[in-house]
Amino acid sequence: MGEKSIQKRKYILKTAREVFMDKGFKSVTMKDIVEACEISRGGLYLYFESTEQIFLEVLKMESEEGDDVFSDSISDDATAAEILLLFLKEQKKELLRKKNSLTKAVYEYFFDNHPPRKENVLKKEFDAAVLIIERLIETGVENGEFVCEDCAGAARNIMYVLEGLKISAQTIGITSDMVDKELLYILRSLGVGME
Amino acid sequence: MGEKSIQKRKYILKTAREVFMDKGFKSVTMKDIVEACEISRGGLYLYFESTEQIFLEVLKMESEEGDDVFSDSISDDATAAEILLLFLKEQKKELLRKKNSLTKAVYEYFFDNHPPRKENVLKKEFDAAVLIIERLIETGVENGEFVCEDCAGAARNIMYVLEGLKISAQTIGITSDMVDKELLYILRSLGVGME
Amino acid sequence: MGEKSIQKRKYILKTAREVFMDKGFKSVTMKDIVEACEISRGGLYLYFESTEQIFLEVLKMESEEGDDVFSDSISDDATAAEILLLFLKEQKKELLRKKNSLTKAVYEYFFDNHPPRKENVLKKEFDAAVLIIERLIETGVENGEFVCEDCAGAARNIMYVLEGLKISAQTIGITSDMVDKELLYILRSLGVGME
Amino acid sequence: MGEKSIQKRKYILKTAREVFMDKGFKSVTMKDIVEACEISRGGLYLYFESTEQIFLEVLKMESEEGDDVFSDSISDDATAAEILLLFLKEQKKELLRKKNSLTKAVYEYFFDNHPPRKENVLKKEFDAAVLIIERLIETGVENGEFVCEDCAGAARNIMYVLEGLKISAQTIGITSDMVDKELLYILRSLGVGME
DNA sequence: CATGAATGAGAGTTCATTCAT
DNA sequence: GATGAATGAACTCTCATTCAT
Repeated sequence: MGEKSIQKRKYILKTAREVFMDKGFKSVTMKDIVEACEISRGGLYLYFESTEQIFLEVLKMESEEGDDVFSDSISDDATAAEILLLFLKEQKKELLRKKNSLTKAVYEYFFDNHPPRKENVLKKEFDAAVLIIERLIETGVENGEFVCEDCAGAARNIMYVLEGLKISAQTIGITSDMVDKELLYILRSLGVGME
Repeated sequence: MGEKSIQKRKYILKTAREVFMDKGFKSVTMKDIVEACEISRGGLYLYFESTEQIFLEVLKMESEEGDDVFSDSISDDATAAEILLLFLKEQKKELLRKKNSLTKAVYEYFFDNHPPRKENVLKKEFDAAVLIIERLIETGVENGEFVCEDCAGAARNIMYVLEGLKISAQTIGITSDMVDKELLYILRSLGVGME
Repeated sequence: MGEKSIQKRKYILKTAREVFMDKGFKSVTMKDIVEACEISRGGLYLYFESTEQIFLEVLKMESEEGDDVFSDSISDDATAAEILLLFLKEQKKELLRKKNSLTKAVYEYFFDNHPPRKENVLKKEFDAAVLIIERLIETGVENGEFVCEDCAGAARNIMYVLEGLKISAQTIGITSDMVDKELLYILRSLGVGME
Repeated sequence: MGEKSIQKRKYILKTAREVFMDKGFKSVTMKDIVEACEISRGGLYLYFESTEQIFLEVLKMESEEGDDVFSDSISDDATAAEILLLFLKEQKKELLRKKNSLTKAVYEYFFDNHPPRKENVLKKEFDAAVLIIERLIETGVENGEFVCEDCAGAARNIMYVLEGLKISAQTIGITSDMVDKELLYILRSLGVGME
């Protein structure tokens, strides 16, 4: 497969991504993707053989282009609290974004496909995030920014709350204010005043 | 509709419930339900006209038969902490229950169907639960069982963590120990020692 | 499946039979049969799930309705030579019948599907025919109608020649005269004069 | 067409031959051949325009490279019986060869394509073989090796039996012993003792 | 009420064939 | 000459939905 094909692959993945964002995972058919891409029925099969394969590659692409919140645009002398705040704000933006998110599709996919723990991308990302937050809190505690007896516990708590907010956003609906309240609650728990 | 028909409706709903627990919402077809119920194709249409209608009625039935944790089997002189613990244990049992739960189906359904806030069953249940927990914590604070500055915030935090655990159970997988850790973290936040 | 369905099954099998006679086995699609039967696409699948299944049932029907040459229309006092002649004439009629024969389809099917010996319908029929002819020749020998040192060998020889004629009819083409010549040769080998 | 192209044509035909031996005629697609040859889709069309054309050229190549049993490796002073035996052995080898034979493909092709008699390759070969065997038998009779009243009939009988054995080998299955029995029967009919 | 046969729309998939490079 | 991406026709199969009985 030449240079040209690689471009087309990417084009298909990007277009399919839109479709998944719009319709989730289960409802998406090869036909949907064919039509969104404006290519021929058989054409799609030259590149991919199922919506599942396409979806997994979309996810891979997603994580490769990685929106690494923690490394992007953070000044070197930022405090732990500042970094955590930035992270939470990023998460808020993401979870309020109704249309521009793969969240629904990801959940739908993983509802029916439980890869063995070790290979579960979602789990890996979750664990990685917990670890990072834990380190961050520890740093904050050392600097006197945070108060916290169980940093690992606090980190996990934060992640589960975020998961809860994410799923709530997709099901019962959620507003900016509601998210703010939760995030403030979390920060206060860490002893951060809201002055 | 005679008595007989009402019985049959219930029978169909109960049987369909099993199907939804097994396959979620989106993948369930009228055919699946017809086969599970061992009735005729046309027969099902006499009672229901779509999987959506069936699913919504299953949910209604569910909440009517309401497993009201807070009222069932609680001695009148139970302490707030005891009641909260009971509730959390109940939630744990539910979210570890792989096969016997409508969780997946509910999420799948609400991903695509955002009824206006006021009518969203999920939201109502969520809010109701928050309220009850809030009261419970307040009572606990008055009794000196809990320490808590923002009871409403704590209640919401608990519910979001539970949501986070629920969705995690369905996607990345979760063990009994992992749930325990989170619940303990919550209780400690309320100043409950684990003696 | 009620009485009605059984009729329809038969109707489909009969119609499909025509299709197989016309196109052999491999080229026949479910669509061909659907169109020949003038039923709906899905309708056919209510009764059969593949052309293979249909074909095998056509064959079964065929052998059940058995054109039992040896039992039909044979007077009780017929001589062995008469019966053999009748049989050969029947075979001749069959193998000259260009359009009205499943021969091609049968060969095509068995080219790709070698069931274990024991279950091979073709083999069973072949062996049965050999046996019957063998008996017939033995009787003829006893009656002084035939001369033959190796009745079993002669019987097999006859069947293989018939097979050879059948396949030749379908490939290189064959005329009535050509068949006659072979049959006469066989009869002469058995010492039957052609007066 | 240059030298190079001629080589490539031959290469394609040889490779396609393998494919036909493996899958018969009808099931073989241009794609199959393209893949077996490891050339490009378009490339194949530069040389051939259909599987039919390819198949016919394979057959032509086959008969040109002619496995002339009667001329190969026969000492000049071989008796008629020896030559006939050699021929029959050759045929036996061929028809027991499951995988390395075009038999199935040839039959499949000629089932659907009855070229006018005069051009039918199969027929020509059949008739030629009959003639040669007839001559052989005549020679044998003159030499006192064979006893036979109708040499032409005997020759045709042999060829039809061989056809019968060939098709049986492809459909109901046949063993070395079974072939031997038939060949012996034929030879005995010619008055050849098996000493 | 209940049945289940029948229909037809629609999704999946494979290939023959073409054509720009 | 040679390539292989692209197209579109043709098939397979599954269901939601209807309707005569």
